[in-house]
Amino acid sequence: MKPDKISEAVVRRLPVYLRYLNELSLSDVQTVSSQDLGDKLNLNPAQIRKDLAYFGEFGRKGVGYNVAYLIEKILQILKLDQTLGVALVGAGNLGRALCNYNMYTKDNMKIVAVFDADVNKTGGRISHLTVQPMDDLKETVDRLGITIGIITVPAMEAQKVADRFAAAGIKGILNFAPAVLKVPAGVRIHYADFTAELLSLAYYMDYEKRMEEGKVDE
Amino acid sequence: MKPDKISEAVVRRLPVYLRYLNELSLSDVQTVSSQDLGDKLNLNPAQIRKDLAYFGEFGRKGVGYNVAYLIEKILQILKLDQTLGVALVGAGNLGRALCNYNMYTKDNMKIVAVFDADVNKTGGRISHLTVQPMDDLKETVDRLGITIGIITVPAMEAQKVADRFAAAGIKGILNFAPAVLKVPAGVRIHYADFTAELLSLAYYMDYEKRMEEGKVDE
DNA sequence: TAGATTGTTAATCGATTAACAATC
DNA sequence: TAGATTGTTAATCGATTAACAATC
Repeated sequence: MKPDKISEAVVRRLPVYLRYLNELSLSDVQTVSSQDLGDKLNLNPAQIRKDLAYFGEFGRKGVGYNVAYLIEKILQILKLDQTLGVALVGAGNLGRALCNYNMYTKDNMKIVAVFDADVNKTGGRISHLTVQPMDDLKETVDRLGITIGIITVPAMEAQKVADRFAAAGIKGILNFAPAVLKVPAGVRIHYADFTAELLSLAYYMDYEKRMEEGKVDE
Repeated sequence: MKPDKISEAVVRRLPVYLRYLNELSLSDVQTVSSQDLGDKLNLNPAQIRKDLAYFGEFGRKGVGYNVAYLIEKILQILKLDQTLGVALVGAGNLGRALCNYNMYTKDNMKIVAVFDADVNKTGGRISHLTVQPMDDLKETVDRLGITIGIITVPAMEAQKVADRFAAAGIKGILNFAPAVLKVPAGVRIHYADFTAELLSLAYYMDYEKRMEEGKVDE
């Protein structure tokens, strides 16, 4: 295998593989099998092999995958062999938390600029960054070569920020606001929709009881 | 339709419907069609009708769905017609942000207890809550009838917290830590894995360029 | 060599979408 | 009545899993 369009599900699993591989690497584990990975990540080993095989032949039959080599390859696939700069808009509690979070991880993505529409917040410091006014967005994005934006403003403001991002040439957006957004073609949007995750969890509470009721219905 | 097991994908969309319906309700919109919903939420109208039809016949042919009635029904389905108490473990930046976030929304879920293993944090206040030591977890969960837990500790500690939650009788977990966790049968775990969402976004940067390269390969 | 494990094809499973009769 | 829109079946599409030859 090699060409074909890669499905989103596959791409979304790659960072999960990467994360565990990095752990293994820190423990000086040299080699890992799809079985090991599957056990640890609650995934089917065949799925893991298939995911990786979309991008090349990274393993050795009878042996498994070399941890360091696989890390390198996944970083290449994700275009994370270079550090990517990220802009964040919304210097509220969540935005601040993400900026600080950011500083402790030495990941290949880094928040390098923070913006807020509120003049009471601009000029303030978050971690080692200064909160900039929205009017500086495009100039800063251009200057720093930023391609990814994070939205941590209230739902009401989120679409406006997405529009500003798109206008500034941002190509990928991670939206934390609880709202579905429209973006132009060529811009990709992912959702970190934890309120939806939380509310949907409620459905499964008292699952056994619900099943009993279900039986009564039939 | 009515029985059948409901797929996770369907359940995860219900809060998204709910959120937009609440917006419509605030704007005094009485009725909405699956077409309207689909346009707004970037979903196929047939999918929305099918999702809702799993749970009953909520619409009127030729008319659409009554907004207030549909809200009521979805709240019932999600068991959110009563307020659910949530426990949060990890009083760091992210945990604090979620607690504060919490206070402004009048959702049917509420963080009612915060815990941390760090004695320097216990006793401190977050919003109107006092950070409790982990040893109080089970007692508080029992006393307040908490069924859902949020994990906002570092990845290294996350499995331990999940174990504590399960032992305390928590039935649903939302994990923000970048790690895959094991939970016993009967406990449901959802992931708010924004680092994975962010890293996977990188794959799509320079998509056009990548496609060109793909063409050269063939 | 025997045992382990990949890469890959084929089979299965599940989810999305199209289409349309029913009906408001 | 004519137009709109649901609920639902059938068709399509896509993703996961099983199975196994190849081979380290």
